[in-house]
Parts: sequence; C-alpha cells; structure tokens
Amino acid sequence: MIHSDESKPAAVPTIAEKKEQLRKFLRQKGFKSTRQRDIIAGEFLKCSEHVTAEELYKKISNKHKNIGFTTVYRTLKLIAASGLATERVFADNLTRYESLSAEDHHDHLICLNCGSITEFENPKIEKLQERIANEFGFNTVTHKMELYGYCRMCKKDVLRGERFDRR
Amino acid sequence: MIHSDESKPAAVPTIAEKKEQLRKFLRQKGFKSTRQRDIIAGEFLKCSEHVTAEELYKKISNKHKNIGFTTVYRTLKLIAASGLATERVFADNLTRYESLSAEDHHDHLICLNCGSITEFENPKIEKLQERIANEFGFNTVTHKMELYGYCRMCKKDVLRGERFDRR
DNA sequence: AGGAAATTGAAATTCATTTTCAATTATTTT
DNA sequence: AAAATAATTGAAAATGAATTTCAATTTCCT
Ligand SMILES: [Mn+2]
Ligand SMILES: [Mn+2]
Ligand SMILES: [Zn+2]
Ligand SMILES: [Zn+2]
Repeated sequence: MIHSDESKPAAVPTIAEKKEQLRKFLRQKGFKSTRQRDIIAGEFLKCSEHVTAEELYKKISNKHKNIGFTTVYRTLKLIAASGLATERVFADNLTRYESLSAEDHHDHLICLNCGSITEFENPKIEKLQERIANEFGFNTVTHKMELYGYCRMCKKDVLRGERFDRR
Repeated sequence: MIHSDESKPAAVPTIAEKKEQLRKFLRQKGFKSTRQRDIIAGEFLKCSEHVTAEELYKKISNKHKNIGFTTVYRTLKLIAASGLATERVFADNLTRYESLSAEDHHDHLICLNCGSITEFENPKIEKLQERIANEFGFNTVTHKMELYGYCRMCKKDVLRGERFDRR
C-alpha cells in the first residue's frame, strides 16, 4: 500500500507504538507480556509481508533457537486479536498474517506464477458490494476479494514460454 | 441463480445431457466410464448445492453402500475437470463443488450464522476488477469475491438476541 | 519473596485432503 | 469370446497445516 501523502506523521505508528498497543491489549485481557511475545511481535512488525506462522518461525529461530513454533503461532493469533494484524487465506490455503492499522482496508492481486501479492483499494467496488448486500437484505461483516492471474513480469515470461514456478 | 428468460430451452442442458458431456470428456481423455462414476455424477447433478465430497458421499451411501468416499472425491475432481462443476472454498476451508454450465459466472453472499449461500452477479464489479488488474499490468485468470455477514433471517434473530449456529 | 495464574514448547491430535496398492473392472486386441 | 492391456476402486495409510495437551517454567500481583 503506497500513500503519497506524508502530511500527517502521527498517522503512521512506529513499531514501538504498535508493540505498546499489543502490551495494552494483553494487560486489558488479563494476559501476560513475555519475552517471547515481544520478540515475535517485533519480528512480525518488521517484516511487512503476508507471512505464515511457519515462515515467521523460521526467520525468528535463526536468532532465537529457543522460541517454539507453537508460540509463534499463538502470538500471531493474539496480534490479530489485538487489531495489529489480519489473517488472510489465499488460494494456497495457508493462513497468512499482515500488519495492519485499524482503518486500513485493501484487497489483493495474486500472481499464479511467482506468488507476488499486490494490494489495491477501490471505493467504487466497496460501495457496489454494499449495494448488492442490501438488495439481498444481507448485513455484511466482512468480504474477500482476490484477483488471480499473472503479474507484469510473469506475463512477459509466459509470452516467451518461460513460465516456471519461482516460489 | 434465477433467470426469468425461458425463451431458449436448449440453453439449459438436462442431467442426461450433462452426463453425456462427462462421458465424452472421459473418452476423450482415455479414462473409463464406470457404474460408480455414473451414479456419483447423477447424484451430484441432482443436488444443486455447494456440496462437499463428504456430504455427497453420505447422500450416496444411503442407497449405494459399496461406493467409497475416495471414489466420490475423485469423481468430483473429474466432474470439475470436465467443466460441469467448479471447486469453491469458502471461509470454512472445505472444498465444495457446484454444478455449473460453461458460461455462467457468479459470486457469493455467505451467512455467518446459518451458512446459507446466496449467489449474485454484477457486471459493473467485474468490469472494475478488470480495470484494476489492467492498472497493475496484471493478467487476470480468475477471481474470488465473497461477502460474509448475516442473511435477512439471521439478522432478525441477531436483533432479538437469538443468534445461534444452525449449521 | 510467595503464590496464583498464565505461558511455553515438545509432542500428540485433529481433520480434510491426497496417495498407495492389491483386487477388480472396463476397454481393446487377437 | 477370451485374453491382454490399462484404468478404477476402495480401504487404509500418509500428508500437512492447524490446534490441543500437559508438565515445566515464567510472569504478575500482593
Ligand atoms: Mn495485504
Ligand atoms: Mn455458487
Ligand atoms: Zn508473477
Ligand atoms: Zn443466515
């Protein structure tokens, strides 16, 4: 997500501020702040990707061989519950997490060849979705919208007959 | 999907015709037509829902106790490959199949309470999706668009505080 | 510091999906 | 019509991500 408007510096929370938000959430829920949760949250907030528990675990276990997969898995759930992240499941059926500030919503373009994920936002589509839901007397809570195909780079390779899995 | 135009009777293939299409597909691929495949296809084409392999297997095994789950599972894959059905995976992460004629595309409204699935079609959204893909130099192959929330019936229950899982 | 309560992480479990394999069945060839 | 060839069947096992279990450890509160 690219925002060209840099006029409101307070709108983009720092990693430290996000970590504090998590700590606040934990305290408020009667949960505990731990060394592991701090490290996991730190690493998660650093890497701004659509990351799986497995992937994050591997990144972390380079430096911290004593942090287990289960804890990474559980901490990602907590981070999502706190509002700092959302869970996403794309066509590969893996649960991914992405860092997210409260307001921000977007959908995804996903390359079937290289797996790259591009984010977009389109208010017109969002409005149309609401209109459709209303027509059916439906009360929308959330939606999923994903476009699958070939990204600019992979499209070229396909034309040249060079398509292969880069994942 | 409701179509009020009944002027073209040939446009809606009968179950027999669909079964024939499957047989043609099998022959063409060097696969075999079997008693089991015929029964499974028949039952699948009859029940016009978003059905899982498990569900269809249970329906079938009432009458045909000798047809195994694996065969139902594999036959559904074949039916999808033949173009008679599409695979769908909604938020519950179960693979569902729905009978589908070649042209027809639609998206879904899914009730978080009762699990009911409503189909809709919106050309404007489809066009906007294409426009967005183009903006990113993206070549769209397929897309997924699902609205999750509460259907008309369940909305009422929610207001009365009567929400519960009907699935 | 002491004690109640939550957390950790290795291992086990779950659950849908997918694969394996020996026996059976469908199709083609003689 | 039988034999040869090749695919199918279905029970059981394997897979793999997600989730749970549980004893040992750590955090938080007084
Ligand atoms: Mn995203
Ligand atoms: Mn449908
Ligand atoms: Zn790509
Ligand atoms: Zn409902």
